[in-house]
Amino acid sequence: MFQALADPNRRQMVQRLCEGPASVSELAQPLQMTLSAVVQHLAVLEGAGLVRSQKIGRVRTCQLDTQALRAAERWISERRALWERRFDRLGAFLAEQDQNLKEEGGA
Amino acid sequence: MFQALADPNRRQMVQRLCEGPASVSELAQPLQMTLSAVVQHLAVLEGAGLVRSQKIGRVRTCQLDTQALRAAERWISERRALWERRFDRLGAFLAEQDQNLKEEGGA
DNA sequence: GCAATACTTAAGCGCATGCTTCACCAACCA
DNA sequence: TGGTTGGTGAAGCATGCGCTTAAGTATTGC
Repeated sequence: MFQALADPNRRQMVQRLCEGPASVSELAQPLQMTLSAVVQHLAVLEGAGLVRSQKIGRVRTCQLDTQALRAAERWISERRALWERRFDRLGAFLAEQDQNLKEEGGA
Repeated sequence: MFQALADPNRRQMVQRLCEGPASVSELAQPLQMTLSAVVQHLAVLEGAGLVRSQKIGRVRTCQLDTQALRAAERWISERRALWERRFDRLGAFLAEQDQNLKEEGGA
């Protein structure tokens, strides 16, 4: 999943697919590489569940599947929240300590 | 950034760091690999801006930096939103078409 | 039917990655 | 002071990844 998004060319393909479905050659057009290479990238994206595709006649049409994107987003946001919550608690703790010091100073 | 999160061992290190700062050997402990390897992974995470660390005495303490996580999260959610908006418009369009058909049928 | 189109598949190549070992240094502590 | 702990750096190796070429297959249009 993250592996699939790690490559800039694949991210560009995802970017393109955000704007709507595309055939393999449409995906290949802005990229400076063989159709073969594009197909291989596509296989990785499909493997990661990021893209679905179906072949009609001789043209394969691809589109984004947001399920996997959602999963990745969740993974990140969970971890970020976890850490930030900890950070907040630390802040609260420090503030409390600070308060205690002041009170001791006052007494 | 995604590259850095692509490796499961590095994700595990991030996971560990969510629960608070840790030394290099603490990070290494649950992983079945040399300290050397862990340091190398750490370098990647630091390179991606995911982790900051400082050395006090002979122990290096690492902690998460959520800035990069936030950036990754934003990248994903922007793309997801883009695609889902498109999807909604398509839904609206189809519904409208459907409505038009009904009206024509009624007229 | 024949050529062009739109992929598909397999083989191979070079470079990046992930890991190990080994040697080393800097703190800590008994 | 000398051994142990915690980390660093370089070298080397195996594997995986991204890409290309080349040959093949299935549709489509004339």
